[in-house]
Amino acid sequence: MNKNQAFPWDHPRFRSWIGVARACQLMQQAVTRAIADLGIKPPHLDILVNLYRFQGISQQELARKLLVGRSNMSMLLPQLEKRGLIERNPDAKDKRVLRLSLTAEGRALTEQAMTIQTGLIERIMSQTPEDRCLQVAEAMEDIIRILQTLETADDEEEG
Amino acid sequence: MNKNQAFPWDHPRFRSWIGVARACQLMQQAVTRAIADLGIKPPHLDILVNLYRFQGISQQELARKLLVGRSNMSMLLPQLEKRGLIERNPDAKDKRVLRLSLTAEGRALTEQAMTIQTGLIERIMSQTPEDRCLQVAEAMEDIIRILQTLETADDEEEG
DNA sequence: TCAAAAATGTTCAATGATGAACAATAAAGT
DNA sequence: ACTTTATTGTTCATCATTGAACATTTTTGA
Repeated sequence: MNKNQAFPWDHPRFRSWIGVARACQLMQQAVTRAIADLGIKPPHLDILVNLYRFQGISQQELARKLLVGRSNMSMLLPQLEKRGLIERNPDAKDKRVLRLSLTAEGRALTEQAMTIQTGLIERIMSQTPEDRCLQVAEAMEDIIRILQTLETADDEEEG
Repeated sequence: MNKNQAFPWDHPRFRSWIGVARACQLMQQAVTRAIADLGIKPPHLDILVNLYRFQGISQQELARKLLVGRSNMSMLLPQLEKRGLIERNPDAKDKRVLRLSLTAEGRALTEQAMTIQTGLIERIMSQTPEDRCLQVAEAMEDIIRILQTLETADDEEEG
């Protein structure tokens, strides 16, 4: 009678996913504590790292990379600008867009933060051999692909 | 000269973890959309599922399972109580604690929501063979263990 | 050329999450 | 017994995030 695995938490896939979610939640909290001394939180870190990597990106593009709404960027970026960590310059061709870049100070802070973050990631994955990490990465890519098709499927339903 | 893998995003472990984080974020959004019709959001779902599984749990215990603060429960639980989904009854022995339980309505709603959630999880992991899921689960357990020791290490530093 | 549609960034109200401070109760130490 | 310490839940101010409505600008297409 228990063949149907009546409860979700008896499903192996369910338990796997719960593990992923818990790990993420704990990691988020650990990162929050680890970078608190720098005066930033995970959302700021995500922004800074992306600006470090993709200089001159627009707010829209940044929001897409971070999987958040444009309005979120409109709230956070002015804070970082006032702190002198980033700059927002109007695009030459398109008067709607603002091009984002790190200041020297912002770049220095970002490098410190990335060092901390990378150290933390290496630490939590130190028990996981490299090939296992690759397998996890592949599994996540599959999941991400499916979730993205789900997303666009929802969009089409509306239209 | 590139032997040191100067940038975080060149580290395989870093990329693996970014994948995990992205998958979680997308899944969170997908679940939000999927259960919106039921009038609840992921935080409520997490509460309801835990009450479904652990009847008579206290607010403190629930907060610990969800990895959130007590104050968060103090904000959310009264909402669910007013909607008639849960009950909060004083403990007989300890006048401080409130014992939580689902109402019949809450139980019915939770079952609907769990069906949706389980379906979504099965869907996103459908491309991942079961043994691969197990490997992911093991990797996450290792990570969770390390993060929890980190947590307690922080506590001890304070004391 | 000109009107309609789309894209970009902003504002605003609502909501979830947090940590600190607090009151009530229980447990421990003396 | 009694003082101190810990635990449980609440309140409050703060902040990140969201989605809708909006103004400006660009692109489409008739």
